[in-house]
Amino acid sequence: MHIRKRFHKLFGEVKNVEKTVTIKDVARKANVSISTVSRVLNNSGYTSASVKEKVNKAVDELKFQKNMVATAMIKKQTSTFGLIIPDIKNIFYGELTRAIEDKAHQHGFNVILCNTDNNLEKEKEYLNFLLRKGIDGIIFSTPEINDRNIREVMKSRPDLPMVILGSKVQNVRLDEVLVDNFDGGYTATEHLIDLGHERIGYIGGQQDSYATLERLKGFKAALEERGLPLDKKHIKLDEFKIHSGYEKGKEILAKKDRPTAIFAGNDAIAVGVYKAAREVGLKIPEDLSVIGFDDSQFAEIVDPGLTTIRTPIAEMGEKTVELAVQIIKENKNFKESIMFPPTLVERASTASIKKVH
Amino acid sequence: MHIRKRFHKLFGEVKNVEKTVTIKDVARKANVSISTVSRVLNNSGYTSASVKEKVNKAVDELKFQKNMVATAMIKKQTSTFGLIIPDIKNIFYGELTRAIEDKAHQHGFNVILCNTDNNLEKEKEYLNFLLRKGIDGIIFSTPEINDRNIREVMKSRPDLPMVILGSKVQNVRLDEVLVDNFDGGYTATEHLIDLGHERIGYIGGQQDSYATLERLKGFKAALEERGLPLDKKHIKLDEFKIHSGYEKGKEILAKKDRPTAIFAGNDAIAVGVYKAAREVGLKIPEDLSVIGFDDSQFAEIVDPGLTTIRTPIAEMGEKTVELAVQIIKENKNFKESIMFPPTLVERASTASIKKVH
DNA sequence: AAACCGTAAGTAAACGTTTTCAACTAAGGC
DNA sequence: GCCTTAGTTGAAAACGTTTACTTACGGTTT
Repeated sequence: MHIRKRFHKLFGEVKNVEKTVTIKDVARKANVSISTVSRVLNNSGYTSASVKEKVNKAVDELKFQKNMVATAMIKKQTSTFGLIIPDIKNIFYGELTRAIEDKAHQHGFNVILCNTDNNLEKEKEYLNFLLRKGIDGIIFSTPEINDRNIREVMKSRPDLPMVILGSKVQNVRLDEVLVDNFDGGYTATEHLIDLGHERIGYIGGQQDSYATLERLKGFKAALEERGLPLDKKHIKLDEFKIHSGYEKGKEILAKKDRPTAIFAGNDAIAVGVYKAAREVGLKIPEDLSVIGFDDSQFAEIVDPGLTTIRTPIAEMGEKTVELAVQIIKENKNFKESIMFPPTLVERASTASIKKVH
Repeated sequence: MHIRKRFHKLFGEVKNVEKTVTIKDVARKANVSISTVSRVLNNSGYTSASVKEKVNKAVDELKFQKNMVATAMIKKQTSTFGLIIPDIKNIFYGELTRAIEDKAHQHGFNVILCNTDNNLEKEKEYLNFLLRKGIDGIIFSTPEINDRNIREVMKSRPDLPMVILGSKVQNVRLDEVLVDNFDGGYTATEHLIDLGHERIGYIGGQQDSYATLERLKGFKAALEERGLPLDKKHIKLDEFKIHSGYEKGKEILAKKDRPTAIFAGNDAIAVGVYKAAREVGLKIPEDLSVIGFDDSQFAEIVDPGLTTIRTPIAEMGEKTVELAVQIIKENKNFKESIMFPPTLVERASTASIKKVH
């Protein structure tokens, strides 16, 4: 001790070798065996009060922190989830990720973020990494309806907790949490019909996306139920992006018998439609009603405020994590499908057709 | 082998015990020692071509994947970064995080996401976790100018690669990558002055944020240089959020001698100002010019398009990771400060003062 | 008094790699 | 023919924990 001080004084900044303190150091200091230390640390097994105290004192004095890598090695648990999404820049995934990370943190898990851009090769790379790192579970939030990687992982690691968020994957039975996309599509369309619109367009995302398809089904069902014709040229699928809404919006709105209302597959697409409408000289909602999906931050920012179908993003993210945690703790897979109801949020982008004199 | 097949046939779905295949299995199959397997896996040391082949064959056949936890245990490297940000929901951090994660992935690193909400206690929790998990480096992107946690980590783990992104921390010498906030503030203000504005407001973020302060300095410097008076009641600091822009915007715009232009501390604040202006009945840019900061997605979405100071978010994120990787690989800390230049992006939210009536 | 039990604590194996060390071979130089 | 050396491999230790097993002790129960 004394010597060390002198040493420091003499050389000033000594190269800080600073051996990380391990359970062995604690054991030595507390004058017990390492198994005893481990026992009080995890309070498992029998430990006397006196020993407990000694050990805790040593822990405090040495500022000992358990090395989780070593723990992971033997327990085969890393308290880490992998989160696989297309792109965190996308505001929808931002909100989702935040909810997931928060809930995971509450349960003592960290999350490793993976952006795949819907690229299956990239997804596979990430998956390999995650698996080799011994993550405790994977949360998929990929729109892709036909993800062979997921099936592969299920085969090679049938034990690994996985839950799918916001989508379904074909031929796969897994825990999943979803919005009722059909219902959302139906509600959105019904809302427009109730306002008197008869020519309604739909601009959706990727055509191999579960959400796109289900929302479209809801759209069609509503039209049919109300006896309105389905005009295929007013239905466009592209991507869940602003740009797509803009491009497809312009296409649709350029036509002579343009729709008087557009159901956008999500809020980003709706934002693109706003831009297209502006360019074509159409006023929202007077000349064109627009309804979105998700109720993301975009919906409030835009002027006029976007009427949209609210997806309970945060709730879904939280539920997903809770499911994953439960699967881990109870060590069994429920293969549940949890469906959240969407709700209509009326702002200022939809109006009665009557306004169009 | 035969027996096993029978077994499977008899019982169909046998409980899949599926011992994960280890280097030992490979060694047994290839008829060599585990050290040899390790050598060909990492191709280190001497290995004959024939043995190499045998081992690789065994690896393929068994579909062996190295367990990274075990590797981490002995190498003390996890190929993982911790990323500490206030909130991934915030679109700015979404863009930043994407760039960081991409670059990290390119270099073979994963990133653990941590949302702190600028809460130092929460940050500390995350830090503890990360440290115990043996992450290879930490990227901080917290606005807080006075982060005691960072200082603490530097003390306890002087060897740990850390870089600060987008901010500076008092009394700390660390690698950092920044935008030139002063220059950005100056440029924004100058732009407004050039358009003929003489009464200009500033709505900034947290007052203990480096960005807020520097941008304000630039603002003041520009005013002074051009001989314009500084009106304190037109300067408001709150948070880098839409809501703050709205609230403070309303306060400022309610006044009789309201400014004819507002420099918003970031794009989110600008969006709030838009809303405030709308409520007060001011048209942008005819009645009020607004300039933002960041050039995030918001800037394009909003109508009219937001003139703003572009922060090269992606480039900064990438550079940060490259710096971190370099520090790890070369095992030395550069303590560099890398400054990126911001640029003015003109859209439609700023106009010459002459346009007013 | 023998057998049993609950409590307490230590010894050593285990987790799956990497790496040091030692052992051995074959080839080349003298 | 001996020494050196480069090439090749295996045994075993190490990384920092957890845990199964063992030992020990004092007190009950029979």
